[in-house]
Amino acid sequence: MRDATLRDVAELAGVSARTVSNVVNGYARVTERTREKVEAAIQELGYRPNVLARNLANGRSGQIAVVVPYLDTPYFAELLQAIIPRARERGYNVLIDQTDGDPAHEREMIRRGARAFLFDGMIFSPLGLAQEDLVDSDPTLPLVVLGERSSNGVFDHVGIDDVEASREATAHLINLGRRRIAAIGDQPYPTGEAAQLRTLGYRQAHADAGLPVDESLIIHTPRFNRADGWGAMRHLLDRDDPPDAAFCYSDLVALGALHEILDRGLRVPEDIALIGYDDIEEGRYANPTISTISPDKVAIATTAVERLLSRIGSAEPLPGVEVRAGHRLIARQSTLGRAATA
Amino acid sequence: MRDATLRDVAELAGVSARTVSNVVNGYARVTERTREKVEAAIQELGYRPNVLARNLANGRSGQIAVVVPYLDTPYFAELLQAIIPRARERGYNVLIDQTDGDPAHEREMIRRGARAFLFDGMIFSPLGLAQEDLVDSDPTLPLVVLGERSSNGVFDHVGIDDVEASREATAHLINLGRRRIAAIGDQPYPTGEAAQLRTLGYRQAHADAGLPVDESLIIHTPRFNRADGWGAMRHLLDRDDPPDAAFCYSDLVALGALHEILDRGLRVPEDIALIGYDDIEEGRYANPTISTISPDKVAIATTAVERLLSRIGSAEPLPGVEVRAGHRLIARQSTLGRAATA
DNA sequence: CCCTACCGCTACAGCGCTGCAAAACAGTGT
DNA sequence: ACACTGTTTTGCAGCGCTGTAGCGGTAGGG
Repeated sequence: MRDATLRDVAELAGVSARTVSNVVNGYARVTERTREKVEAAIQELGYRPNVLARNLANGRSGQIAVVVPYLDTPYFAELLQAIIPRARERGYNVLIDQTDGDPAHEREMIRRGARAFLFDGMIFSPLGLAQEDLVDSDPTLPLVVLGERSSNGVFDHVGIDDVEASREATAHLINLGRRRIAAIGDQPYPTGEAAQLRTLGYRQAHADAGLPVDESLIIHTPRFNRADGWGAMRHLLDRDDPPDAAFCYSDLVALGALHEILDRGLRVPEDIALIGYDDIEEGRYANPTISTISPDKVAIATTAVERLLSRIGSAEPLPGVEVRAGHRLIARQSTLGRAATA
Repeated sequence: MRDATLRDVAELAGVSARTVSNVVNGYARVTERTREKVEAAIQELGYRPNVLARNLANGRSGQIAVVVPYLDTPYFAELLQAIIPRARERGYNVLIDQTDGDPAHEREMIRRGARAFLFDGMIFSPLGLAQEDLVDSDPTLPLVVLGERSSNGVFDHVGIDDVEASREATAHLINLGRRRIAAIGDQPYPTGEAAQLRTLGYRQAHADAGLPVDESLIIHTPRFNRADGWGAMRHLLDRDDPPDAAFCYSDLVALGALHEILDRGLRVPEDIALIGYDDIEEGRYANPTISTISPDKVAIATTAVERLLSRIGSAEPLPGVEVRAGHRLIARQSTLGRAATA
């Protein structure tokens, strides 16, 4: 049987369709009596508003897109898990899209190509596109970009202070007496902005301590995943002068590196100390547990949703804002040793 | 400026709106000449079809919902990653929803409550609802349920043969000479169907080998995550007669258990062998690497999408089908030892 | 040379809802 | 009884698209 429409309900309740709409939306003033009649009719017919029609009528889709490179990267999965309920609270559905870091796909998304009108705004974590590519975005698309970037004044950025966080992570290793500290994850090309900020922090920490940086210890990796960390550490351990610590640009990199270190019968942190970045749950269960930089994911998610919704709600385009969420260093076994946590 | 509409394009091209629609959709026969005129007009105006209006007009949303308990559980993240591209190929967007295993939320989703009309069908991985609760689902909702369940003939199920896979996992441990094998993850209540099938396989393997089952080694856990595995293993190791192996109902459980075992200075697999379930990437990087049952996730994703779309496409309700995807046992260090993989 | 067939295109209605403006109603004061 | 105010309810138009029926025109068959 056909689904009941507003008009069906109106007829049964003996009122106009508009009044039913008012009841459904809690709009305007409706007499208690009328409301009851309408609600009874809704019950009886099992009426459910047609979201599609509503969306068309008021020109909004009630959906926001969250675009990330990979869904199975724990950091993004955890972030999404925080974003979804916040969007839902505010009456929005979340449309998730994974780009695999493909620049073409990312570009298509920020231009809203075929999916125009399907979402009212977008939270975007770029991977294949550099800062400068983002200017191609559909200017009418409310956009919040995740990750620290130099502000271009057009859309919002939400991220933690990557340079400072990286400086702290590296300083932590230096304070433990390490002197040959590898940096795993640098990406010296346009799309590697996040990585470059971390390298900058790494250098700052060395400068602060008056230590030189051994450039050969800065390892480039295409991504921030386990395989990259594993490969980088293989490379480092094959050298005559292996490092005594590593600052890894993600926890996954650290976990990959850890795997290789233990495989060779070396000990963490005795032989090599490790610190990661992201504070994913996996790092809390690794053996040893992984020290890390913990970004305030809930704050990032909340802020991103808030900023996006205020952009969507605003008639005039708002100026781009740079938001810094908090972070903290969590020292675990991979730097402090097992004894310290027993 | 207002977005260009079909009518605007029609006017500029000097044809009817319907013709523009035909060009856009590749429908019907259109003269080369007309097509070119229309395409030029589309270019000039930067016209993009309004998906909302299209959806309303033809009564389909072009979206499917994928409902999982947790987005940050690697198994689901990996599965989603496989589902999304397959749906996209077929022209569908994926709307992801996480329920936290909340029965009320799950019930609301299968009844399509407020989000009716927003998706044309649903792939559902239930956690808080038992098989019998699924009959409450909106009968007009094309539904594919993930995980093996007894067929009720109404909707499709896609999953692997849990009993057989569990039997194989347990038999693997038995063949290695283990005799006190714990089973971690049983859930002896209505919503624990998947867990119960695994327990059944565990028992079968024992029966096949003519071995008795020590009921006290079957450990119940509320979920299948790291904390559960960790807690269960704590409990087991505090006993006077700890096990010499454990069949864990998920890789996360195995990783949690592993953490506790290593924390106590015991060795895996020498003291306790471990096998998990799901084959998540994390297990391939753990130390030691985790033996596991590897479900064919790509097959599950592909089949689920295929079945769902054929349900959506069909005028008549199709009978529910039970689909078994493949699985295989992958033996790694946590059962074979490190030497075997060197 | 007429009749049918088919092609390319068009006009109109309608998907189910909401914005808007005006109508109906109720209550108050004169 | 009547104008006046404020509240509740209504009707209509329209969001941008597609389904359906049908238009005129050219082509082929008898």
